[in-house]
Amino acid sequence: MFAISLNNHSPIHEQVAGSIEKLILTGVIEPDSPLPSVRELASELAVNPNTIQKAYFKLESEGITYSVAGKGRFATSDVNSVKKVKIKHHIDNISYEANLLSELGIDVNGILTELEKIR
Amino acid sequence: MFAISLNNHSPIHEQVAGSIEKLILTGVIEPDSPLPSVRELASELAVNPNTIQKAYFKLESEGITYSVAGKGRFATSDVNSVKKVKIKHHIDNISYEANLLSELGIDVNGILTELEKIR
Amino acid sequence: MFAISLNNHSPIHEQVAGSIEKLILTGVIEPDSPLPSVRELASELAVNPNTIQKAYFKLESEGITYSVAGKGRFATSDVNSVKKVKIKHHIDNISYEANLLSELGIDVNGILTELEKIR
Amino acid sequence: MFAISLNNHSPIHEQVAGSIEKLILTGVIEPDSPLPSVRELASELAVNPNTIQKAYFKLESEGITYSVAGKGRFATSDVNSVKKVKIKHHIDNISYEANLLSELGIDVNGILTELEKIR
DNA sequence: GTGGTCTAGACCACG
DNA sequence: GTGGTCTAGACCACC
Repeated sequence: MFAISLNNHSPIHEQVAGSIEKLILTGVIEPDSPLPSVRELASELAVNPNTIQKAYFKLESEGITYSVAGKGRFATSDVNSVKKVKIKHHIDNISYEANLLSELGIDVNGILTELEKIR
Repeated sequence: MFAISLNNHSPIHEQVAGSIEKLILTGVIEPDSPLPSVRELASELAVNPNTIQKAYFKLESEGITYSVAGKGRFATSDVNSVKKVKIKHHIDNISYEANLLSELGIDVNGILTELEKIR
Repeated sequence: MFAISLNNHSPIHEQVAGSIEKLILTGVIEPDSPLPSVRELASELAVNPNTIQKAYFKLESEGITYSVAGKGRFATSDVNSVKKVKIKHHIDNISYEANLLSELGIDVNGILTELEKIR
Repeated sequence: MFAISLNNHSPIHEQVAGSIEKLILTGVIEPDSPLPSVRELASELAVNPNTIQKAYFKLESEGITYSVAGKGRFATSDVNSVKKVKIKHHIDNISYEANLLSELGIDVNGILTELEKIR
């Protein structure tokens, strides 16, 4: 499904959450389709089930997945609203980096007008 | 000189290093001019001297400052070469974020061509 | 008859019990009229028969339904006394939430006097 | 500071989070003042440190607290914006319960107009 | 000392 | 079987 790296500074649960989030937002995992169970994914990635649960919790608090006790965990049916939030986030990041560039004396007006087109 | 924020997830030594770096790269602190001593800056910011040490160590390892035994610590004389590295770093970051946007289905060609102009 | 939602944190047996309860209390299902059998309702809603059993058990313990051996399960003949209990329950809930609001510094006297009129 | 109940159906970490949240939103714990450390509170309440951390995580994700590695955990400096969210939540709950009452044939217009005054 | 991450177990409610 | 909660430990970065 995807791989995690242990010699990476970002915690495992973030790596897992990020990977699954990407699969859902890009449509590889379809809306309302089931995700691997906590135990299943834990054994596949050879990590502790608690670590997977922490990853799934983060996704759930962001509205990307939902869980049904005794049934399993599923991708959100409303991918688009989540996507919008994510897009805004990345645009903000670019805008932030562009500001740092401008502090270093670089002209970033071109970038900023491009961002406005997207926003 | 500058302020640090505790209600921020980035470690204090990174905030200190970042602030001093900015002052040097933007020319507020001039090349070859002396920096405040560890003890001085630590008491001014009301943080642990070890934290300042760590910040200065990072700046030195990046070539932004240099130290002279018995004299103190100074801003690099070659600001420009450091600046170039920094600019490249921010451009890479924007490029990275733009890729994430494009994974979400956003057209980022405008941004990328703007980046090419700068690079 | 009614629908259940899986993308909901409340257990299915509670959703089923709640839906049937509402149908009975609002008179859509008339007093002493028969309810669908466990197997029938389970297949209609595509859930496990055990889940329906649990829902019916809860309704019976609350006096909303009664069962006759060999005949089936029926809506209570005395809807009104059940209704009063439910009304009291909701008023208590509102009163509880109003208290929380008042703890946050909101004036809820208007709401409380309205509740007294109903009670 | 406060007590938790083990023979309660709500999980311990929710009880802890709820109690602390209340203390902060009502001003008993002042903005930017330190909260008990994970280990300290865990031993005081005789529960596992992980359980306390889960409670603190919830508060942090809701913007009610913030943490500084190596320094401790603090109440948010902006209590009001959190408070507004909470107030809206309770008003929504009352509105929801009022709808259930109206489904049972009770006139709830008085309550709803009172809610409008607050909103 | 602090918070953050992770492991290896256990027990519960739900279906 | 599933997710949710909890315990009892360990190790790390930060200050």
